[in-house]
Amino acid sequence: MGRHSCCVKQKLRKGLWSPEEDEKLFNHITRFGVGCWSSVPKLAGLQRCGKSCRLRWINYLRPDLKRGMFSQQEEDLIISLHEILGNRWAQIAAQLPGRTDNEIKNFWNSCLKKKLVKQGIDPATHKPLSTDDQKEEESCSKRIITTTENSKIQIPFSTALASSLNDSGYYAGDDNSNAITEASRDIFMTSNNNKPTFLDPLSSFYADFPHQPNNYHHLAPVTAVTNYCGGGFSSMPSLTNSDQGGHVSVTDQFMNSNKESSSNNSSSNMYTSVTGFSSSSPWDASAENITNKLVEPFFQFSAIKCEDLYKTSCSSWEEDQEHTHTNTASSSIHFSTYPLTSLSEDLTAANFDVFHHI
DNA sequence: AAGGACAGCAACCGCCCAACC
DNA sequence: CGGTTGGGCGGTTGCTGTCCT
Repeated sequence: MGRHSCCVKQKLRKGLWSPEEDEKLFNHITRFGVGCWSSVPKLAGLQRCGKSCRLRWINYLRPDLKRGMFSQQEEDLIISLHEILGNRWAQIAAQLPGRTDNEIKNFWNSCLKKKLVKQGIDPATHKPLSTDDQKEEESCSKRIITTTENSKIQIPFSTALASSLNDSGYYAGDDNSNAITEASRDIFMTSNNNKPTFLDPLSSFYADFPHQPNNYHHLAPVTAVTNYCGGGFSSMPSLTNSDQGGHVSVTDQFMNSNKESSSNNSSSNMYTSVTGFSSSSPWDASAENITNKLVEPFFQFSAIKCEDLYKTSCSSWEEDQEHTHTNTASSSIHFSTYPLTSLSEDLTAANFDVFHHI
């Protein structure tokens, strides 16, 4: 037998929360903030255990929760993240602002799993269920990868990444479109002495890019960059297609974001801060964090549409050659994403902290 | 209209781990 | 250094609403 439930031990209320209970908890947290959950029930006048209160707050009462259906973008992101992270719902939820791990878990179990099965994809491995399905899946994957309409394409990150990796998680040239594998996931997960220090692999990493077509290089996460990026991704241009068009610099991107939210004073304030940060190279700004980890300080954003939740940046080796001040002979390709909501009208203090703390 | 099947979702359970004593 | 406690997380349960027969 496991440990007794705290609710059973203390004969506390269980089950659905009443509106009165919600109100008590909400008022208490908004007034005093989140502190010691075990003391919340007593202080808020609730016959609940602390755990129950915490859960209710996190999954339902929190004001920053996003309600309603999952967008296609979110759906793609969840699938991509699940492919790499597995059932690590909390980590997946961390990439979807306003969504809870419970919500995503339920969505996965009730909808996405079935959807993938319908598409002939094993939801556990994200690999085709049969050889017939595999052919279809591969053609679908290639179709997505080669779509480059004005850089507004919606490519699941893992799909794009998968196109560049072989089963060992190494770059394998354009002729390989295997799904991302356990091996490549392990590379992310165990990059630091087999410790789960993998913070935010999808936000930013770089891959040593082969000078020669058959020259395989290891893919390594750049965890430090996550301090800067702090978000997930949902779209990404083809890694092999240099004709993405519409490139804008980081600064331009911030400028554009600000223009779109110029009616919001707080956003303008944020913009001022962000501009100060971004006016020089963002990598310079966080150089002390990444000096030894990131090879090149420059990258370009190919993202255009500001209403998208996330944007992904990708610079090709050629672009780096042209623009960077790299002092290393190594050529590398950078993939990076950032939460665009941080730069638009959805900007919040919490999001801003991501930038501010660099 | 009734009730059985099913889906979606809120909430609980139990384990793990870090912090604290 | 071992025990205790609180918080976090993934798995699971069970309630409720909807659909179907």
